[in-house]
Amino acid sequence: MKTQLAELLSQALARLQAEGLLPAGAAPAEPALERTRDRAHGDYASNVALACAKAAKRKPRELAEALVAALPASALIAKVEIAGPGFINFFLAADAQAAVVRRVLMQGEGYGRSNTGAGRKVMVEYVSANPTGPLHVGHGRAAAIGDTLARLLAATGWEVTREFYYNDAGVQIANLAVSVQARAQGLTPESPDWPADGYRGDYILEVAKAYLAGESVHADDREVTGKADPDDTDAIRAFAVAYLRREQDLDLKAFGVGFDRYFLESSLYADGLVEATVARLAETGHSYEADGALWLRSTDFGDDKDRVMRKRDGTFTYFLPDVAYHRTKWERGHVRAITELGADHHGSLARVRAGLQALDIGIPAGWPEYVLHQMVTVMRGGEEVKISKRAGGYVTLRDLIDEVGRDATRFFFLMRKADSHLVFDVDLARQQSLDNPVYYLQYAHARVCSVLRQAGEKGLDYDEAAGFAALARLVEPHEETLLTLLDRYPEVIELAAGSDEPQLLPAYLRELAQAFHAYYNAHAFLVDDAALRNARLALILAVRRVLASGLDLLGVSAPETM
RNA sequence: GCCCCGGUAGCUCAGCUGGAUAGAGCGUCCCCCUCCUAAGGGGAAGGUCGGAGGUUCGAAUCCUCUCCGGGGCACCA
Repeated sequence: MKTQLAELLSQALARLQAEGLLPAGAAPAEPALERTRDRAHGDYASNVALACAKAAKRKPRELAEALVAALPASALIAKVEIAGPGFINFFLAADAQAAVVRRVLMQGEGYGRSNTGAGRKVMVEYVSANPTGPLHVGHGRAAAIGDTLARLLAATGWEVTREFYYNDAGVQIANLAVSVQARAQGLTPESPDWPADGYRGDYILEVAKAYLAGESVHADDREVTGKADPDDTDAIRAFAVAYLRREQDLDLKAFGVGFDRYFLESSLYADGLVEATVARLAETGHSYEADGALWLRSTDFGDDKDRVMRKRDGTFTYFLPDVAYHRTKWERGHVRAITELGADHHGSLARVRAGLQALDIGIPAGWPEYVLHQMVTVMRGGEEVKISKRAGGYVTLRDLIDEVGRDATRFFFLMRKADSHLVFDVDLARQQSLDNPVYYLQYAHARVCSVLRQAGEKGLDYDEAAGFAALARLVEPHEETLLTLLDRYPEVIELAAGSDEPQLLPAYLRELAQAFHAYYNAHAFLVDDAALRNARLALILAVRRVLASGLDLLGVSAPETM
């Protein structure tokens, strides 16, 4: 629709240029055309007359009039108006607008999908929590954002790989091991002998007990069985990592979030990729030795200071494996890579990108894309909740899912753009009422289902062919609003997927549900006039289809009854 | 000190990447079911878009400066 209108405008511009009214080169290749916010301004508007007025040395309104006169005739357009300082407003013909209903219902689950990605590979890395404790609410936000981004990308034709990267051997893991060991030896966090930076949560005790009891846990590609020996640090470490990885997996599963692969930092060492990356950086001349350490001259690529890659003690900083890991993403053919992290990691972006540039293997400067989410504050009864009984200092994802359910948890995490701090109101998320946006949306879906059931009970079964034939009857303002919204859905998906902004989808769905509820109140659907009835049923079925599609992308269920 | 992210209605936040009179939900006030789910809808009140300059025909949006809040500036992750 939009492209067709743009084509008409381009033709008009070309005609004016041919007539000498507009200097060559003054017209944009793609004339700006956007949806109007106000229905009084038609369906689409162009500011091209305003934009070209200066170059044409004519008044914007005068130029607009010439453009409208030069516009080829089209069955799509009911009328064209010039308004304000020189906007050209297009009003679509009613049947052209209503055709979206047929498109939605004919395409079914395919409506809203596109092939923008053309099968190219994109990697989405998210959560990537270290296996040192239960997932917290920040990880939940990451999981929801990453999962929906992945779904959006798949819906726009990308071949998506989802990965969870974790450190299974570093300082944090050593700390985990000594913490579990301390518990296995009967110490408590209050004890004077408790490790200085030990993890204090109750879950450490659970891990220790399971280890001593000889339980077996399965996580990722391995099965680990606990030993009774509280002195075997290596055995404790392996067991604790597996135990917590399994727990995180169960939390993610409860949240409906999955991954194609769990990538272990240790595998980078085992496969020689860390050493290979060091060698490559030496080869390109971007590293140097100083003070007994090996440095990356990341200042060559915009970082504000050089960074240590290999410490004086011979071990690597976290950042080198990070570069090696991202290198594998590139070498595995991902032309786009999205790394979803907490905003507290933003300091690492510049140096990882610098490291990738320093490899000099053709990675584009802005690769990978980063999506950083800000903090989550959990509120209950008007007060901030900070403590989880099991985890100690933070609220776990599991706490939230258990308390408010998966649908509300996911929806609330996706409502706000990642850049904004998120206040998670537990009381609101729990409410099964209109105040709760997720119920509001689900109710709209259930309401359409209910109308269809009613129709069946009254013997007024929906006749699709009759509905399609009567689409031109959909001329009420409420109906026009819905038609426009349905038409916008593919654009919303495209924009959300292309700019890494999943929050656009909940906002759109709310608008759609709102318009549907208003329509419901204003007009009866099950009217005696069969043609009109079927046209209206076709419309609300199309609304249901888009609601179901959008909710699915959010990972939220679309119930048939509430 | 430097870097990143926020600052929009009483509260929580949108604002389609520069357009027309700045929006929604909640909260407050008024109204709407003999009718497909009132788990809904309609309306009213509520704004110096943190502030000051600048660019532009046109700025919440872009630039500069500045104030407030959060985060980051490790041979931790």
